Amino acid sequence: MADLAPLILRIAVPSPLRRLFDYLVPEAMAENSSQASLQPGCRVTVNFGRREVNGLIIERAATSEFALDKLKPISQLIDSEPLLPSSLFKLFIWASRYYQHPIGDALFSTLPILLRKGELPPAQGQRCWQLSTFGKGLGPDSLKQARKQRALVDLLQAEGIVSDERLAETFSRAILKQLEQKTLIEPIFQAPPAIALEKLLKQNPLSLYSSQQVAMDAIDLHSFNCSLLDGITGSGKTEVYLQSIEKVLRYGRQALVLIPEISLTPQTEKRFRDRFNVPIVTLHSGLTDKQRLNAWMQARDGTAKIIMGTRSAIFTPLQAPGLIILDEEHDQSYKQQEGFRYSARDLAVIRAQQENIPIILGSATPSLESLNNCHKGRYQHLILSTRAGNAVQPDWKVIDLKTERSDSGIAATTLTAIGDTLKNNHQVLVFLNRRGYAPAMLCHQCGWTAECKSCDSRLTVHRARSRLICHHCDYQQRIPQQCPCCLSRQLVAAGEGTERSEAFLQRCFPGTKVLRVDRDSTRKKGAMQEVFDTADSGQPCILIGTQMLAKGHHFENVTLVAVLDADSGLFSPDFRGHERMGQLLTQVAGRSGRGDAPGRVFVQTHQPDHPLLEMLITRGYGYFAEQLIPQRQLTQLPPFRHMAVIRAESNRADEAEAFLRLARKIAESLVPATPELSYLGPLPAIMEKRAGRFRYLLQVEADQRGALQSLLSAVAVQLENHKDSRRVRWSIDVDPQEL
DNA sequence: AGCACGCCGACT
DNA sequence: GTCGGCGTGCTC
Repeated sequence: MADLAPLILRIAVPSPLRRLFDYLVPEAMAENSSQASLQPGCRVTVNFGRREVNGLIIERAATSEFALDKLKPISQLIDSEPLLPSSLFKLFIWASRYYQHPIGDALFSTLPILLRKGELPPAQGQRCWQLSTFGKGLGPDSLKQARKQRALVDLLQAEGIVSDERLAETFSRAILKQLEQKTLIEPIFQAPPAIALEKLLKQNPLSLYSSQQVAMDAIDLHSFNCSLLDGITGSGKTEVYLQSIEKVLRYGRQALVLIPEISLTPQTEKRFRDRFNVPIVTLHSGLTDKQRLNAWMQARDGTAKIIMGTRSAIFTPLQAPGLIILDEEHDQSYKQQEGFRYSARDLAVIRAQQENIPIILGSATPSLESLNNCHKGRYQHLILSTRAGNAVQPDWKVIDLKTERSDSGIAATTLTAIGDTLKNNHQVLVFLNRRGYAPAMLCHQCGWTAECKSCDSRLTVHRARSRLICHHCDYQQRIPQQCPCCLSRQLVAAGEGTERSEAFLQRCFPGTKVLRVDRDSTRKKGAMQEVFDTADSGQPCILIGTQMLAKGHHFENVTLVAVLDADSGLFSPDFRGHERMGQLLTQVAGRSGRGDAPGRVFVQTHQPDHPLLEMLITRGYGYFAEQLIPQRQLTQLPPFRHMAVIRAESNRADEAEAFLRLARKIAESLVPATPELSYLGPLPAIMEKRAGRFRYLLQVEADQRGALQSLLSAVAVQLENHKDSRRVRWSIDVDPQEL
C-alpha cells in the first residue's frame, strides 16, 4: 500500500549555496528501490537548475517549505546503500556548520574524485578466479592443444578458488584472458584472509622505558579520551603510537594516522609496514584517482587496518575505527587555507569523540591551544622524557649580529664553529627560512628595488636560474643588467637566501659536500632522498635549508645547528608569531645531536637580549609556551576567545573593503558589538595586494562559540543573497591560523 | 559555481 | 545588421 505522504529528500549539491534542495521521490522509484538506497548518505542524480548534478541525500522528510508542485523529482539513485558510515556523515554536517562552509561543497570537495563523478564503489577484496559452470563440466580431454590453459583449469579444479596474484606466478595474463573469453573461468572477489593475531607483528615491539610505559598505561584504548603526547624527536613517540595501534588491531579495529604534508615520506610509512603484518594504505598526493578510490574503499570496508594520510585523510570512512593518531599536532598544514577551511586536528578530536575512540596528539612543541586543553582537563598531558632519563638540552649560543661581522649571512663565530664541526667528522645543519639567492634586488645608484607588479612584495633573486621571482604569485623575469629607472649597471642582490649562503659555504669548504634543501632544490623527484642518503651515511657535510629541513627527519651525525636569522620570528604581525618562532627554533634544534652528545645550536640575531628568545633558550619550549598562554588570556585572543574572520578579495581595493563594511553592518544589525562579541575591521590583509587582488578582512571575536556560530550563519545567508557578493571573492574562516 | 537572459558597444 | 562583453537572477 502506497504512503499518502509524499517522500521528500533534502539533497546537498556541489555548489556554494548554503542550503539543501528538496526533491520528490517518484512513486515508482520509491516502490522499486530498496529501503537502504533512499537513506541519508546515498548519492542521487538530480536536475539542478539547467543541469544534471550528483548530490547526496541529507534528510528524508514528508513536507517541504517549498511549494510541492515546484519540487522536481529525483532523476536517478546512484547508491544502493549509504556511501558514508553514519558517524562520518554526521562529522561532515557538524564541520560544515562549524566552519560555515556550504555542506554540498564540503562533502563533494573531500570525496574521491571518482565518487564525485557518480562512479559506483568498486567491488572490493582480492581478485580471484574460479571455474564457471561451463568450465566445471569440461571433459578431461578438451583443451589438448592448449597445455597452459589445461593446467590452469586443472589447478582451479583441484583448489576451487585461487587468487589472481598466485595465478600470475605461473600463468600469463593472456592465458587468463583466453579462458575468460571462452567462459570457462570467471572472476570472483574475496575478502583477503584475516591475519591471525599471532602473526600480527613482523617485528617485535621495542621495550618501553619508564615514561613511555607511563604514557602507554595512561591511554585508555577503549573509549574517547584525548592525550597530548609531548616529547622531543628521539623520545620515542612513534613507539607509543605503534604499540597503541597494536592493541587496537588486536581487538579487530582500525587505526587512522595523520601526519603533516612534509613528513609523509616512504620512510614514515616503512616504519609502520616493518612492524605490522596488516594491510596499510597511505593517502598521498601521488595517487591516481583510481588508487585513491581503492584506498578509500579499503578503509571503508575494513580491509585496510592502518590508514595513513595528511589533512584530508580525516574524512576517510572507517569500518571499525579504533584509534586516531595525529602527529606533530602543532603543524600548520592541518588547517586548510582555502575553500572548506577546516582544521584536521580539531576535527580529529571531534571525530574521536563521536566514534567514542581514543585519540593521541603528538608533538615536541605543542600548540598553545592543546596545552590549554590540558590545563582545562580536556586532554591528558603525557610527557616523554628522553631515553637517557632527562631531556638533553641542546647547548645554545646566541650570536649578536649587531656587533659581529657576517658574510653571506654567516657570522665569523658561526663559520669557525662550522669548520671545527666538520674537522671532527660531524655534520652541520644551517637553517635559513628564506629561499633564493637574495630577498631583494636594488640599484646602488638611485635606490630602485625590483618589486612584483601583482603583489605588495619584492622580487627574490634566484641566481642559478638567472631570474627574479615573486614568491607570492610566481611571477618571473630575467635578472635585469641595468636599472630600469636610472640605467645604472650597479644592481646589487641585497640580503641572503639559502642559495647565497650555500654558495658561500661551498667556497669556504671546497672539499665538503654542501647540500641545499628547499622547495627549489627538491623539485626534481628523488632529490630529497639523495640528501637523506648522504646525511644518513654520516660523512661530514653541510645541510642548508628552509623549514623543510626543520621537520621530521632526524640527522644522527649533525652536532651543530646554525640558525642564520632568528629575528623574523620575533617581529611577526600575527598573534601566533611568537608561538611559531618557539616551535620552529625548537624543531630545528631538535634535528641534531646523538643520544650521547647534545648538539650545539648557534642562533644569529640582532636582538640577542630579546626576553622571549632568552626564555626559549634557557628554559626550553615547555616553559616558554606556558609563559605565552597567560599573555593570550590577557590580550583576549584564542584559545581564550573565539575568533572568525570574514575575508574578501577583489581586483579593486574599494570593492573588497566596501563588501566587508556591508558584512559588518549586517552583523551589527543582528548582534551589536558588546564586550562578549566584538568586531574589528575591515582591515587590509598583511600583504594587501597579492597576485593582483586586494585582500581585506573583518575579524569577529566572541566569548562563546555558540554566539559566534549563530551570528556567522545568519550573516552568511544575508551576504550570500546580496548582489554585491558577486563582485568579490569572499569566505568565512573560523579559527583562522593566519590573519 | 554554473548557466541563461538581457541589454549596450565595435565589427566579420 | 550580429557577436560578445558582463551585470543580474536563479537553482528545490
